[in-house]
Parts: sequence; C-alpha cells; structure tokens
Amino acid sequence: MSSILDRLNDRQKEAVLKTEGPLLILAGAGSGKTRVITNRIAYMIQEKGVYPGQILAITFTNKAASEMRERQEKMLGMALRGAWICTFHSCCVRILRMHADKVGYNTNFTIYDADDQKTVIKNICKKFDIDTKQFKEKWFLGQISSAKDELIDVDQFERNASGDYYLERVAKVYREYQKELIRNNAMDFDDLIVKTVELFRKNPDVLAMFQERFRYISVDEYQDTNTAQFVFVGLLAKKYRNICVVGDDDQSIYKFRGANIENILNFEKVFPDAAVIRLEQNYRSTKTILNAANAVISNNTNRKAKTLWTDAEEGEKVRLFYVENPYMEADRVIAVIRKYLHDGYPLNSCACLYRTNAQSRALEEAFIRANIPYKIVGGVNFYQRKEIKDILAYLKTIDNGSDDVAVKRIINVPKRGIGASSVNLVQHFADERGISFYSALDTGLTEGIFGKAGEKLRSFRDLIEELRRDAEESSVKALIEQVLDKSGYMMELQAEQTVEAQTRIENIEELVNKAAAYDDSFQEPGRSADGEEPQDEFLMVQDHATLSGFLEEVSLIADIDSWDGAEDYVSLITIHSAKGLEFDNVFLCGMEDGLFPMNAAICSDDPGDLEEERRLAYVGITRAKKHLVLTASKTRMVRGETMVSALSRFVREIPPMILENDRDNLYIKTGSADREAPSKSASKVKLSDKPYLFASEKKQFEVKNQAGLGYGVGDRVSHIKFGEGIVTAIDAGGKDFEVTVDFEDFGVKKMFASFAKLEKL
DNA sequence: CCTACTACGCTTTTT
DNA sequence: GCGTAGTAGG
Repeated sequence: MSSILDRLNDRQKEAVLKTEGPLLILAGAGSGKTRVITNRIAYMIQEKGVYPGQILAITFTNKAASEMRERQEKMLGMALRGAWICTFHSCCVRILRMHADKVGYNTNFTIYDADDQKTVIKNICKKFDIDTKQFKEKWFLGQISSAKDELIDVDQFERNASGDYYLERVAKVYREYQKELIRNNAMDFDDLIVKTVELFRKNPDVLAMFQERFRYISVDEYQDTNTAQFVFVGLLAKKYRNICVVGDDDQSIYKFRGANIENILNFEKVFPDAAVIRLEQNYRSTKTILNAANAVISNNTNRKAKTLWTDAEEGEKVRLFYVENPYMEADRVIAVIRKYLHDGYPLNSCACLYRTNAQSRALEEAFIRANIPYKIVGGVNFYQRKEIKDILAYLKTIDNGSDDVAVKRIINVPKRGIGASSVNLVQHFADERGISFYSALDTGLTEGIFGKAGEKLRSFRDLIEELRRDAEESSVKALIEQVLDKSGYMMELQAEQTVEAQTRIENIEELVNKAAAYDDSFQEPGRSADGEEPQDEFLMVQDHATLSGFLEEVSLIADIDSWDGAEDYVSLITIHSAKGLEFDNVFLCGMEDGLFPMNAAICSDDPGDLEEERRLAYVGITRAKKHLVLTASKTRMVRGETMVSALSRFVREIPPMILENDRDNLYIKTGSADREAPSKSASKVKLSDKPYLFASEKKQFEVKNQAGLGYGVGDRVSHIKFGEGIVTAIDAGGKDFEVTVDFEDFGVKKMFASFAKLEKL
C-alpha cells in the first residue's frame, strides 16, 4: 500500500483513497491526473479487493487508453484481465456488438465515417430535390450531429422544428438519414453513444447487467464529454454511484463538437454528495511558463477559480519571434531547434504546435530543407486515403452486404464496366422490393432481370461470393491479399507505373501489416479470453480475430493514436491533437489575430467562442516543460490571398516582463539571408507523399546496412529539395549513414541517409 | 462508359 | 493554392 501512496501529494492521496461514492477531480494542466487515476485503480485492486472486471475507465483517445492500461499493468505487475479501459466510442461499440438487435440493428453493424455520412446525405438531397448548393450536406450533418450530442431524436427534433421552415427540412432529412442508416445496418459516430443510451433506457435488464458489472467507473478528460456521453455514464453509475470524473474546465476545447462544460457543474447536481478535489500543483512546467499560462487564462470570465502553482525553477523567459512571412517564421523555428539540439536535447523533446493543419506546409518545407527529422501528426488521415477506403469497402461488403455505401463504392473499382446506369438499374429494383442494394443485385441476377448489364454484375457478385468463402477460413491479412489479387486492384496499380501508384501500394502494404498485427494480437496472452473468469464470459465479445473486429478497430482510430513519443523526431501537430502530450521545448506557431484566435471567434456574437480559443492557447502553453517559443508572421497566404495581421491578443496577454522579443537576437542568425516568399523560378519543394506515418514505420529513420541504401559513392542521386547530384562520401554514423552529396544547384550537402531519402538515378 | 477539364469550395479543431 | 466533384466530349 505504501508504494502506491508514497510519491503523491496530499491532494492526490485524498483522491486515491476516496474510492467509494461520486468524486469530481478538478485537475489543472500537468497536475498529475493520469498518475492519480492509475494509482487510484491500483489502490482499489490491491487494497480494497476490487476485482478488475468491475472496473471501467474511459479515456479520450485510444492512445490514452492503451497507455493507461500499460502503466496500470506495470504498476500492478500483472495483466488487467477483464477491466475495460477504452474510449467512449469503443466502449459503446463493445456493448452494442452484444445488444444492437434490441435497437433495430444487426450486431455486425458497420461504422460510418464523415465521407460515408456525406454520401448518404447527398443521396437523400437528391431524392428530396434539395439544392446542395443552397443547403450543404455538411450543414445537415452538423445539425444532425448537434442534435445527437444532446440526445434529441428525430421525433423530438421534429416537434421542436415545427413552424420553422429550415428546421422542418432538416427534420425530414434527419428522419430519412436514420432510416437509411438502419437499412444499411450502419451507425455514425454519434449513434454509437445515442444507441447505447437508447438500449439502456429501453432495456432495464441490460442496463442492470452492466451496472452490476461496472461498479467502479472513471472518466478522464471529463470536460470534453457531451450530453449524450454524460447521460451514458450517469446511467451506468446510477446503481453503485462509484464514479470518478477528472477534468479541467480550462482545457475544454471541444465545445464545437458538442462538449458541454456544464457537465462539470451538472455533476454536482446529479450527484449532490460528490466530493470535489482540486489538484493545483503543477509538476510539468517552469514558473515562467506557468505564469504565462495563468496570465492568459485569467482573461476568461466563465471558469472555475483555480490557481496553478509550482515548486519548479523560474526558467527562461518566453521567446517571441514576430517576422515578415511564414518562411522566415519556419526558419526561426529551425534555428532555435538547432540550438536546443546543440544543447543536448533530443529531437523528440521539440514540438511545433499550430492552430490549423494548413500551417504545417511551410514548416514541413523548412524541416526538409534543414534535413531535420520531423513527423506531421494528423493531417490527412491514413484511413481516409482513397486506396485504403477502397480496400475497406471490399472488406465491409464481404462482412456486411447490407452496407450499400460500401458496395457502391467498389462495384466498379477497379473498372469492370458497371457504370451509373447499371447501378441505377439495381438501385431501382432494390427500392421496389425494399431490400438492400446487394441483395437486389443477387436476387435480380437469379431472376435474370438485368438484361445486358447482367453479365458484368454477375461477375462482380461471383467475386464477392468467392471472397466471402475465403473469409470463412483465412486470417484478415490473407483475406486482404485475396481481395487485392482477385479484384485486380493490385494489378491495376502495378500497371500504372507512377510514383503515386507506388505510394498507394505502400499504403496498402501498411494496411496489410496492420491486419497482420491485428491477427497476431489474439495469439498473445492478455487479449485472448482463455482463463477468463466465468462471469466475464457473456461480456467478452472478441476472443479471436474476426473481420468485423478488424473493421471496428480501424474505424475508431484517431490520428493522435499513431503518435509515438519514444521515436526521435520533431512533432508537428495541431494544438487540439497535442492535448495530453508534453514536451521540453514547445513552439507555438502562427500567433496572429485572425488565425489564433481565428476571425470567426473574434467576430462571433458569442463571447464564449473567443474564450474557447483562449483555452486552446492555454492548452498550447501548458504543453511546455522547459522552453516556450512563440512565433508569428506579419503576412500569410490565406486562400491564395496575402493577409496582414497583428500579433495575437493572447501573446499580448502575457506579461512583458517574462517575454523576450527575439526578433533581432543575434544567436539566431542562420548564416543565410532572410527569405522572401520563394520566387517562381525557385524549384517547388515537393512535400512528402505520406506525411502521415504509422508509429510502426520505424524503418523511416533506420537503415540496416549500407547495401540497403541502394546507391554508393559516385552514384548519381536525386533529392526531394536539392535536385540531382553525385554522392561523394558515405560515413557510418551512430545509428545511420551520413551521406555527402555534391548537388548541381545547391553545392555540397551532408545528410542522414534514412531521412534524406535519396533516390538513385 | 470512360477520360479530361473546369469550377468551386475550402480552412478550425476530431471520436 | 489545392483537391475534389461534376460535366462534357469522345
């Protein structure tokens, strides 16, 4: 017991010891909340005899969940069998996989992403003759999603809408959308929560079963929960009331997608006997950084009073660079990073945070030029890539023929002569019979009503049926390989012989690796159900690799899940995605009024919008442990036009005493003149084809042996930025080869082989 | 039915 | 300034 409480402060101890009854922990940034949750659970298991199967711990990202499980198991020195440590979404999926039949779904339902949703809405608009230029699909989806966040179902929405022309129209689309999803046996992200709540409300026996099971519940990042999630947790905790929520109202940055800060206040309403514990000692940042954060956030009026303090050293001043253009801004970042590297900091101690993904371009360019390993976290999601979505659509079709969106996506991919008219023919038949697209295809073929188009449709049907037979006995990995082979997808890509096609093939290979990892994960102990206590049997959904299991895992993955702090590169990441992470050296880029805070927030009628931006600034600042550097550019290209902007008000809210304007600081000189925007003659930097990388892609910066380089001294090579040149030397460095190249246009450069990605010509 | 061109719309943030 | 979606022409 002592080991659990030893390294905690009094407040933290109090939180750990309070295992029974409702508990609200207001945990400031860097106050060790993860540590408290982990220790609290360990304490329950070791000292209170709580059985792991009675524990439900909900986190915000998959990454946070697996990290928590890892820490927990390390601390306890054993596998946490039976405990659910997961996100809201994955938790609800697990529940629905057992009981979806009670809310009108088949338990092998698929999960729709934003693209799938848009496709459905688009079809509905077509059906209702709605002009999508006037009413955008996104607008409908936004309305529907907000309604679901608040647990407003179609009927209630309709009642509320009565009299309002626009809302009535949304109601009509909402109704049709839900109908279409049920027809496709699909749920969107919001439905996962909504349908679980519906399940609990309609089936007290099912709810009672889960209440019995999860006697100890904790929720991390509580300030980011929406109403539906709050109700979901509330229902589960109603019986035993052992619920612990941990949050920080100052770090609430997801109001735009329904997060409800009121949940923090409401917690004390729903659980009037709730104990409230404040964690205000910060263990992460220097005094200076904390002062800056406190100064900024104190401008918000709507917050729970709280003052973070620290015993840490004063630290260096916050640096500010306010320069002419984004290229200079990136150069400053690079220069300071070089200094930190020189001082002995590793690459992964540095992170560039920004408000919008678009800002990553100029930074990426500078990192390539500087030959400093970096990784963009987020951006275009791997699973949103065309080729990946195509393959997944095949898998979905094989797994669940009622997913029309998936079937239609691949019915003519690769081209097999089934065009719009054939698809319409089948769809018409499907509507007539009131059956799914694929069954219509199947039935229609048997009845021979498709005429000339029948032949091609038949070969598609036969392909899917053959793959379904394959799916019966092969692993997910093998099945994907069958799909690639039998559909001709891979052959078509290989025939293309372009760089783009090669990148796609690599992405697909990565998906195959992902599938193999999934298959293997059931071979290891800890994930399998063997040895599971009897009471768990009915709760264990997955005890072996299945196609549905894989699809589910893949559909719930977020960008941040691929971030691996142990790998050595500089992280480029949005502030939103960086929440929960910490770095010695943090660069906050694009600190300009109009960009951060965004114009929309500055101009908004709701002052709450600006406050949310300020909380975002607070989150950004508090990611820093040792050094905080702010950069801003006087000009910036926005939608092809050059905008001129003032320094962000958030920067001006930091006391000048702790701010050091480094614009003219000499140590920063890079030796090269400040750059203007690149001229037209300058070769355009070709940005990486795959800025998004899997954590598993360790090969990125690893070169096993010199032969693996593919070139040698004297060879002619090409570099992404510097163009063509001759290799003059290759030296073995610590963990990589240092290659010296004499470029035609840029002269002699030395670079790390694994990062430079030189190609032999 | 497929390919190539044009226009538009997009930039908040993500489970 | 870029990527996608829709249209027109072959």
